[in-house]
Amino acid sequence: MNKTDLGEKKPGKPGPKRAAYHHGDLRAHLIETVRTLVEEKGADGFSISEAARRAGVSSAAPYKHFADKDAIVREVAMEGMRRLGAQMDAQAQAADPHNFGRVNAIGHVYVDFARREPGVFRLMFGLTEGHDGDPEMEEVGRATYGIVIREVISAMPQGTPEEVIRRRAYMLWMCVHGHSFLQIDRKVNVSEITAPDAEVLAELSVRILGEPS
Amino acid sequence: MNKTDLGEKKPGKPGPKRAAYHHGDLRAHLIETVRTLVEEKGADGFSISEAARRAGVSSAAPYKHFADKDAIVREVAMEGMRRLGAQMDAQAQAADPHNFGRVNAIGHVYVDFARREPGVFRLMFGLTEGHDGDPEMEEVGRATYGIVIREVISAMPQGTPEEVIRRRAYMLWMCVHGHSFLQIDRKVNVSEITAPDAEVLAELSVRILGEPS
DNA sequence: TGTACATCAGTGAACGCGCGTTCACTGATGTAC
DNA sequence: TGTACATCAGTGAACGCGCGTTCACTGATGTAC
Repeated sequence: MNKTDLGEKKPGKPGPKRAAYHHGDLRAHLIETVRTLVEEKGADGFSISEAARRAGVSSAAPYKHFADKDAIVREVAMEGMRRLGAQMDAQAQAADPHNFGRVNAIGHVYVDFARREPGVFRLMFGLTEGHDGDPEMEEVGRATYGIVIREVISAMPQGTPEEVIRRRAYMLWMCVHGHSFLQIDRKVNVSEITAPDAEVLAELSVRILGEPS
Repeated sequence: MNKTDLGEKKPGKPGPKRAAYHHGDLRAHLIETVRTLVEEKGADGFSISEAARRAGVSSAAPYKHFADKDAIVREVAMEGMRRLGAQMDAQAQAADPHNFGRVNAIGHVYVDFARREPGVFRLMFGLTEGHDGDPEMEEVGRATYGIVIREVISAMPQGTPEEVIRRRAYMLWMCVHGHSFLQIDRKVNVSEITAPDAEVLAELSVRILGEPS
C-alpha cells in the first residue's frame, strides 16, 4: 500500500488535513477518535486497532504516541474531566446565585454531560483499573470537585464549618451522580417519576443545603 | 481425555459433587462460577471459556444450558437483583420504623450489596446492552423497587399523594445509588468526608422525607 | 542556498492469544413394554 | 426384572476472528555548518 492511497490526499494537491507524510497531530486526532469510538461501542468495546483504522493510520502508529491502550483511555478520561470542570465553572458563574441557582447549574452540567457523553462519563467515573492512585488523574478530579465545594461554600451561611460544607457537597454529589448513572443506564423508568430534572434537582438542593426539618 | 481424568471423581468411588457422567446441576454451578468470576475480573473481563474451565467442564458444555454469553450474564444479574430485593425486604421488616429506620435499613442493604459484590452490582445496574426492554428483567427490578416504595409510603404521612411518594423515593434512590457507585469506583476520597455512612444516610432520609426548610 | 545527517512519525507484516461458538460424537440416564 | 431405545448432557476438536503489541523498515522533516 502506497502512502498516496492512504488518505484523501491526492498527489500534487496536498489534502487540507494531512500536511504530508507526517500526520501533523495524530496524537490529538487519536484521542478524539477514541472519544467517539467509546461513545459508539462503550469503554470495553472499542479497540486501538479500530481507532487507528478510523484515523487512517496503521495499527502500529498509535504506539508512537501512547505506551499502551490504557494510556489512551487515561487521556480521554482526563480530557473529559477537564471539560466537565470547565463547563461547571462557566455555568456556575453565569447562573443566578439566588435559590442555590449556582449549585443547581453545576448539577445540570453534570447530568447533561453524562447524557451527552455517557461513554466518556463512564470512563471518568467508572472503575478504570489502574487509574486508581494516578496522581494526575486525582488532581484533575479534585480541581473539578473544587468547583462544587466553592459553590456550596458561597451558598451556605458564612462561617459554616468545613466539615459541614464537605458533607453537604458530598450529599449533592451522591444525588447528581446517582441520577446521572440511572439515566444513562436507563433505569429511571422503573421509578415512574414524572417531574422534570430541573424540578427534582432544585428541590434536592433546597433540602440538602437548607435547614433540616 | 477420559472422563475419569476430569473431576475429582475416582473410579469406583463416586465423588460427592459429580454424581456420574452428568454433572447434575451444571446450570446452577455455572451461574455461581460466573458470579465469582465477575467479581474477580469484572463484567467485561470474564469469559465463558474460563467459567467452563473452572466448572471442570468442556468449553462447549455451557451452550447446552445457555444460548450465549449474554444469557448467562442476564441470569447472574437477575439472581443478584432477587437477592438484593430479599435482603432489602428482610432488613426493612427487622428495622425500627421510627426515624425512617426502615428506609435507612434499605439504603444500607443497597450500599452494602454494592460493596460486597461490586461486579454483580454493576451487572445489575450498569447498562447491559440488550437487557434494555427485557420484560423479566424489568419485572424483577420493579419488584425490588416496590419495596422502597412500600417503605416510603409507610414512612410518610398517610394520604401523601402518589406522585410525591414516587418523587421522594426516587430522590432516595439517586443518593443511595450514587453513593454506591462512588464507593465501588473509589471516587469518594476526593470528597474528603469523614462522617460514617450511617450518619450521612440517616441525615439524607430526614432531609428528603421530612418537610423542606 | 546546499548538503549531510540525525531524528521522528509513520508503515506493513507478523506474532501469539483467548475468545465465542459450532459440530459430530458418545456415554449415561430414563422410560415403555 | 430385563431389554430396546430415545433423549440428554456432556466431550474434544476445530473454526474464524480481532485484538494488543513488536519489529525492522523507510520516507519526511529539521538542523548544523
